[in-house]
This record gives sequence, structure tokens and C-alpha cells, in this order.
Amino acid sequence: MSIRHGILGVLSSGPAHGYRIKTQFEESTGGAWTLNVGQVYSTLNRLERDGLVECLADDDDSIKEWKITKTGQQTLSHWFHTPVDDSQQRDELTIKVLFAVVAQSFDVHSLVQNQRGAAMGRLQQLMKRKREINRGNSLVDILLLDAQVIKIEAEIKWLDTCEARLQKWQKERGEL
Amino acid sequence: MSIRHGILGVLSSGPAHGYRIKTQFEESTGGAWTLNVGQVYSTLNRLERDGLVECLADDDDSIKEWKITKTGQQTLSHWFHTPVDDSQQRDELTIKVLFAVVAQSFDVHSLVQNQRGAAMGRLQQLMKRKREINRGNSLVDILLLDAQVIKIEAEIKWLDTCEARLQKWQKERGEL
DNA sequence: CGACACATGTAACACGTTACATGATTTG
DNA sequence: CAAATCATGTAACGTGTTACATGTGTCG
Repeated sequence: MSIRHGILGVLSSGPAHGYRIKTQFEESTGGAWTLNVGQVYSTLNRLERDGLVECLADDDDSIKEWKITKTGQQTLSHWFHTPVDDSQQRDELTIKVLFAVVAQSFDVHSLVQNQRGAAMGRLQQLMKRKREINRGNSLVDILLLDAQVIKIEAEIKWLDTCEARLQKWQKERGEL
Repeated sequence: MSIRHGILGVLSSGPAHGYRIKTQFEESTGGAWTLNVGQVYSTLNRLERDGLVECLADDDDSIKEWKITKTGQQTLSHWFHTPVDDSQQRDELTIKVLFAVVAQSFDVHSLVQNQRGAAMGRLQQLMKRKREINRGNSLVDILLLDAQVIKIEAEIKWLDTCEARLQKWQKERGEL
């Protein structure tokens, strides 16, 4: 549900054609979200169908410029102003651990430690990249790196909490 | 890509029929992920098509029990052992802020503060629920609450980082 | 009896993803 | 010229989501 908004975001700075939208989109996400070009064209058609963008077609067969409509701008604005609903976000790590807890055929402890190890590895890579940051990096790059680091730190924190909870749980079970 | 694995997770504890899978699935996710029952049946058919589950049909028209296959167990095990790839996860908050930074038609500062306010509100609700936790709560409930709290705290931390970065950025631009 | 939980399924749709086909323009 | 980039699009697929249709069992 975000490619649509992303494209609207790109177009809010002015009309553009499909291929340009693709590159702008990827720049805006610091390369964290790459697009198959074809996806842009499909999505543009859906946006046109919904009246969120319109096509400034000089003639068929030529380069088509797309422009955001008033409705599109309202939609984009609404998206920007609406807080994300975390309760609707499915975080794969959480899901995975929860299911491992319930599906007793697996060792939750080793799963948690496995995920933790991978997270630590990624964290180190990110910290290295962070140390290498210089004036060549855009604001987007920096914010994205911050986001990735903070998210992984949170992952590790949660995994550690899980370990503690699991041990406490087992201990309590053992005492009964 | 996770409903499949979730269903496999449920079935790893033993065969079950569709409706039962649905309730088990929702219990496993602490109610954070509710399913339309129909979805279970569609997904089961896909899993059967891929050889990950098989149907123990006594007779047509009766209650159908589903069982995980050896391949299914391997797939599930592989899922459990594979660390989640954060770089592939699209976090809506991050995307939103990044696009707001690029699409200059919006006040990033107010967006950040808006999101921060909403996050603080949710955090307070969660902390309240956390204080009310008692022995009636399952391990899953507790782990899920932990996850939600830690994630929102990370969100707030990142939003604050954004504020700082944005101010620094503007200041540097102003000095040039 | 009527409402509600249990139980199974189909149809349609939206979105994201990949692969494929096609051509113009630029540049080494 | 050949390769890379620019540029547009279609077709097919996987997954998640909702709405709808249908029927059984149970309990107040």
C-alpha cells in the first residue's frame, strides 16, 4: 500500500514520466526499496483509474508525463498526516518467535540466539558504514542508516527480553 | 509469506481441521493477527498444491483434517532457522518520513511531531496494559506486549534522531 | 426458536514481484 | 558498432484480504 503513496510523493514535486519516477522513488528510499520499472507503469494505471494522477499525453506513443491530481494531493496529505498503525504491521521476527513458542517441536532458545547472532552481525556492518559517513552522503542516507541501526538494536533488546522471559517461565514451571 | 508458515507452525503440533487452525493461529499471535476463515482454506489448498500439507480425508464432505508433510516440516524448520532479512522489510514509518523529506511540499517537522505524539499515546496505553498484567496472561501475551513496547520506543527514538538531524541539516544549509 | 459458535468453501480484488518484449538514445 | 541507459509496456503469478454462500451443532 506504499508504492502508490511513494509515487504520489515523487509526483508532488512536479510531473514526471514513468522511468524518471522509478529512479526518483529509489533515490527517495536511499536504495532500500528498488522497483521493477514495470511496476511503476502498472501502479500509475491504477492511480489513474482511481483519479489520483492524470496523464499529460501530448500524443499516443510519445513520452507520457504524469501529474498528481487534486484528489491525489489530498490522498498524499492524508497519508502523511495519518500516524502509522503499528498494530496492523506484521513484524516477521515477532511472528516467528511467537509461533516457535507455541509450536513446541522447536528449540526457541536456539532460534532466539540464532536471530540475535544475525542481528549483531548486521549491526556491526551498519555501525561500520555509519563511521564511514561523510559529506557525500545525503540526508536520506543518514536517516535510513539511523533507522536501520535503531531497529536492529530494538530487535536485539527484544530478543534478550525473550530469553529472560523464557527462563523465568521455565523456572516457574519447574517450581510447580 | 507468513500465513503459510504460521499454519505450518500450528500443524507441527499435530493435525487439525481448518477452523481449528484459524483459532490456534490467532491464539499463537496473541490476537495480533486475526484471520478470515476463508483465508485458511485457500492457503491450505496452496500448501497442499506445494506438497507441504496433506489432507486426511476420511470421506468427502466430512470434517477434513490436515497434516504437515515431511517437506512441510523441513520448510518450517528452514523458516525458523533463517534469520529475518530486515533489509527486505518495508517499514511504513521510515518510508513515510523519507518521502516527506524529499517531497518538499510538506512540513517534515510537523509530520515527525505528529507521528511522535501518536506513538507516545500508544506507548502509554501499552504501559498501562503492561502494569495490569497478571497470571491470567500467557507467555505469548507478555512477549507480544514487550515487542510492541520496544518497537514503539524505537520509533520514538528514531523520530527524535530525525528531528536532530533535520535541525543540524538546516543549520548547515543556513551557514553556507 | 433464535443467536452464536463451529465448520467448509468460492469469487473477486488489490498489491507487489518477476519475467518478458520492444524500441530509442547515448556513449565508449 | 556494441553496450549501457533511457523509456514503455504486458502477462503471469503469489499472497493477503474481504465478502459472500451454506450448512451443522449447541445452548439459553
